[in-house]
Amino acid sequence: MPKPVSSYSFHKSERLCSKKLIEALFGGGHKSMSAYPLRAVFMTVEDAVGEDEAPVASAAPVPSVQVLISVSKRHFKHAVDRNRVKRQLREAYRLNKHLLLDKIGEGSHVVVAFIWLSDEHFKSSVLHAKMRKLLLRIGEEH
RNA sequence: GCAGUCGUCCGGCUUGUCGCUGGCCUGUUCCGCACCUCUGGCGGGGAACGGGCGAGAGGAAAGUCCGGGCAACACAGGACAUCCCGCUUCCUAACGGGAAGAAGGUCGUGAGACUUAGUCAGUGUAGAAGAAAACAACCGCCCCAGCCCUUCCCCUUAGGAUGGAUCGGGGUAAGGGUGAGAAGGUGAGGCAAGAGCUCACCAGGCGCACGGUGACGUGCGUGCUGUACACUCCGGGAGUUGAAAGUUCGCGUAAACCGGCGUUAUCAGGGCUGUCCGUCCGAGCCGGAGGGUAGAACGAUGUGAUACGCGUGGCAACACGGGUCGUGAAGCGGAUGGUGACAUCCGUUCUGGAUAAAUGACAGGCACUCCUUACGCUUUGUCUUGGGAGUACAGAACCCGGCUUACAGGACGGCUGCAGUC
RNA sequence: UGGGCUAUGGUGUAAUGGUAACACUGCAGAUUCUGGUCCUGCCUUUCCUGGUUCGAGUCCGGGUAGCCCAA
Repeated sequence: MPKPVSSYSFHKSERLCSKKLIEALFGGGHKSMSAYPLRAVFMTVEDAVGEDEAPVASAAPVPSVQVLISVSKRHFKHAVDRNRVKRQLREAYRLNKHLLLDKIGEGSHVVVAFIWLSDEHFKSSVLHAKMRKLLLRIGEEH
């Protein structure tokens, strides 16, 4: 089911949109770690293939990692600045996600939320390094 | 040339690699359906993963300050309340918007900028200061009468004259240190003392005539005249909510439990905001505790770019309108009303736009602005080459018209001031 | 995104358009042998900026910051 590692695409299905999953992630049972200016909150979910997924299993395979990116209005007042940071983070994840995908086994997937902590902008090269560090650690601990 | 002012417009371009959103075309695999037929063929549909093509933020997308479209509130209406607007004319679907204009004030040498307002009929209020905030009273001034005193006339009394004190009656919008404001201001006459009481000039109001569509202006007449605010009055206008509106599909408890009101009625409750009336709906409604769901679609985004000349507006930059040719591209095209969002109808077709929220990330080049130790010179420059730094304000969330606020840099035209040359 | 509200000493709150008030805290002084209590005094550009007004914390524009509500 996992796609080839060489793909750098980032589809809608890889984004975390389900309200239930988001509430479960922040409600409890999560682990977190931070590499300033980032903080990652993540959780492993067992795939419920057995019961209700069976009739439509062929329709929508769930990717092994789903990601949420959050930049609070408290850190950047203007929408332009928030969009800038989100785009940087999205690119950082997109180009480095294979580091995590290689570590995920069959039958479960990982839900991650990246939360921005700083009040200032960073260079993209710095963010790429931090993202790589976080993804490797998540791969070890999930 | 420098500085300024008003108006209008623009607000980066490009290459490479990797991506995002949705559209069209297409390939592979899988799914289920219909038909012909029977290990298959074929048609349209769905899902996953690919390929190709072209598209994808603003002048303010922002603030949410006005106005409109759109949607819901079953549906007529009336009275009162409440709220908004307020120089004139025009533009406009509408507006607290715009254009032109009139009167006053402030700032600027100037071009210009900013700003004010219906009423003057009525009612109320005006801290502190001040005699008093317009009713009156007080100090002061003046007149009249009484009584007392002084001096003079007189032989004396009485009486008369002059001056003073006091009490009583009256006249006093001049004067009384204040104050934003003191009976419109200044001057003269007049008076017992004073006063638009009278006169001249000035400011304003009212009436008439003339000019102007009008705000107003000019002339004549008229003694009509304190300031500010609120209420009142006059004219015009406003139903409320706000796309998380609303419509549809799906999932799920539950025709469950407790309390109150009501059940064909002078009737609980509800309905276009507040109150009242009227009218309509009406068999359920309100509260409590506990529980279920919290997904999807529609609403919702299409109406071209460029070039050319034409018309209208403008001094112009430019804007708007409909038209034509060529090129690229192709789902919209036409009619009526509207600037437009939109509404109605016809034909043809299914269309760009997300929803934890796309329109990008990284690297290079160009352009522009600023800085500069360096380089070059028939030219010594606001020059050339090189190096460095910077490139604003800011991101659609139903749509449209305005306003306000933010903004690196640039373009065009009108006008003003200063300096210089002829 | 769409609605709505607030801003006053360090903190919590008052204030008809007319001298910005009260309580607590802090600091200084006085009292005491010393400390506390008590007493006296001090600490404010009423968020910023224009306007209306003789006069604005209050009324009216425009900004800034913070908060609340609506699946």
